[in-house]
This record gives sequence, C-alpha cells and structure tokens, in this order.
Amino acid sequence: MPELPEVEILARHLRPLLRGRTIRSVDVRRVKILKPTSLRRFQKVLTGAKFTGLSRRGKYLLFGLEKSGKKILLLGHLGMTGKMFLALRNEKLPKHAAVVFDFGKANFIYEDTRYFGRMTLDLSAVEKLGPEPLDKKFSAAEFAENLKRSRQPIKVKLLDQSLVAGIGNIYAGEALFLAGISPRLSANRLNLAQVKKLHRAIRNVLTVAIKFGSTVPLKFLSGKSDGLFYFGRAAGTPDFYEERLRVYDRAGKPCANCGRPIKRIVQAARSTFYCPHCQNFH
DNA sequence: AACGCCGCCTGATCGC
DNA sequence: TGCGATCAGGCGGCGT
Repeated sequence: MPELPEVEILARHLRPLLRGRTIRSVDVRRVKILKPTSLRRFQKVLTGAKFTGLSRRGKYLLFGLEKSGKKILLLGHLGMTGKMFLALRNEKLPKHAAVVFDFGKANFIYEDTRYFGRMTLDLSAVEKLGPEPLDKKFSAAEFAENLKRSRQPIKVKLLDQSLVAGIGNIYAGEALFLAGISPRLSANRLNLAQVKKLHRAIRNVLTVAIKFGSTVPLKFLSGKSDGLFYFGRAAGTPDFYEERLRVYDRAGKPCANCGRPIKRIVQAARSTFYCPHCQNFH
C-alpha cells in the first residue's frame, strides 16, 4: 500500500517524464475514480492541457497543468493498488486501466486493480489534510495538542490524515516501534516525552524510507517495466526499505531489538505488528 | 465533534 | 479438482 515515501518516489520519477507533455485525448475507462468530477468536465478541462509540474501532499499527487494560459490542478491518489506510468502507445493496456492520457507516441496510464484510488479535479480532500510530517510546520507541540483530544489507540489515530498527512499502516507501525510506544496506548495517554519521541520517529522513518527507495519498489507503483521510461535503481536491488522494516508483516519473527517474537493484532479492521516487550503500555 | 461502522472493489486464500 | 465464501484495506459518507 503506497504511503508518503512511495508517493514521493513516484512523484520524483514522473515529474521529468511528464513535464512539457500535452494531453491529446482523455480516455476514462472507469468513471467512478473521477468522483466527484464529471466525465464531461474532466475531459473538457484536460484535453489539450500541458503538464507543467508535479508535487506531493500526504499520499496525494498534485499534477500541475496549463491550458491557454490557465493553470489547472489535477489530484491523484493510488488507493491500495494504484499505479501510474508511461507506456508506448502500441503496448496493450492493463486490465484495470482507469484513465489513459494520450501524449502521441506514449500514453500516461493510471491503472488501479481495486479502483480505490482517485484522479479528480476536486481538491477538497487535500484541504482536509493535516501537516506534512517532513515540513517544519509539523511541530511536536501541535502534534501533542491534537493527540490530547483523542481516545483512540495511537496506532489508529496515526492513520487519521487530518492529524498528520501521509502515514499509512506500515509506517505507523514502524514509527511506534522506533519510539518504543505500544500501538494500543490511547492517544491522549502519551506523555510529552513520548509525543516528542514519536514525532521524531515519524520523521526519521519517512526520511529513511524515501532515502532507501520506499517499501514498495518503483516497478510496482509505475507499471511493469516502464519500457524505455524506466528510471532509477534497478528493480530487485537489495536496498529497498522493505528489507529494513522492523515490525511490519513480521508476526512470529524475532524483534530486532530483543529477539522476542513480533505480535500481530487487529485494530480498526487493520493489522498491527509490534513487539509487546519493547513497546510497553506506559 | 470524536468515533465507529459500512460500502466500495478485486484477487488471493480458505474450506469443503 | 473446482468453486463459492471470506478476507484485506484507504477513505468518504453517515449516524450517534
């Protein structure tokens, strides 16, 4: 599941590939993912528009475009299974291609097996996001203030995108392990020292994940081979962040710190992995 | 207004 | 062996 680091890696990959490309036509193969933008408006606004920039906010991609001097913002989200990539026009479209932008000799494809993602002109989702965790504006003081108002388990609260943007199931668990905090502890029960530790751990985990190429290899975020557009580190190289995960998907395996088995529990219908010994309740 | 629960989707896995 | 049932999971919407 793509989280902040994965989306950041993808944004860096796509930015130079998209810049200057003009959309000749827009093929929407699954209208649902445009919601709440209508198919008619989506096609009308984007046909003839030129990509000018690409940034990231939380787990969202913000595509900047321009058309007859007018600026357009297009929002993308990968959901659970989304991928975005360029492919030659004569290549066969993937089974679950949702949106295809025609660039001429190449296509820009957004495909999404489960269709949980989005490609839309509606920006309201981004306006509701909390601070960027790697931004200076993400302060421990404000973080502490917001945690005080919640009685949810801290792991569940970290998934709330209005608290901090971009954290998902994997990095929530990793940050809590690094901070030595139990995922089951109520958000409002963290003391100031723990909040500061967690604040630091979040930034650390995300920064290192980006540096090491994120948990999900780029090839899974941007299509199979990406053909001649393939970039960066070769798929399968041993330095993907996945191999550095301390707790995620490691149930029964030894804790990197104490050697005792990592435990799996379910919180808010999602898997949580943690070390009951190193992450105590206080 | 914080919070829990449902629905959206498909593919992988499970049980018989 | 084959097939239906179950599960996973980010997030918006809705009811309390």
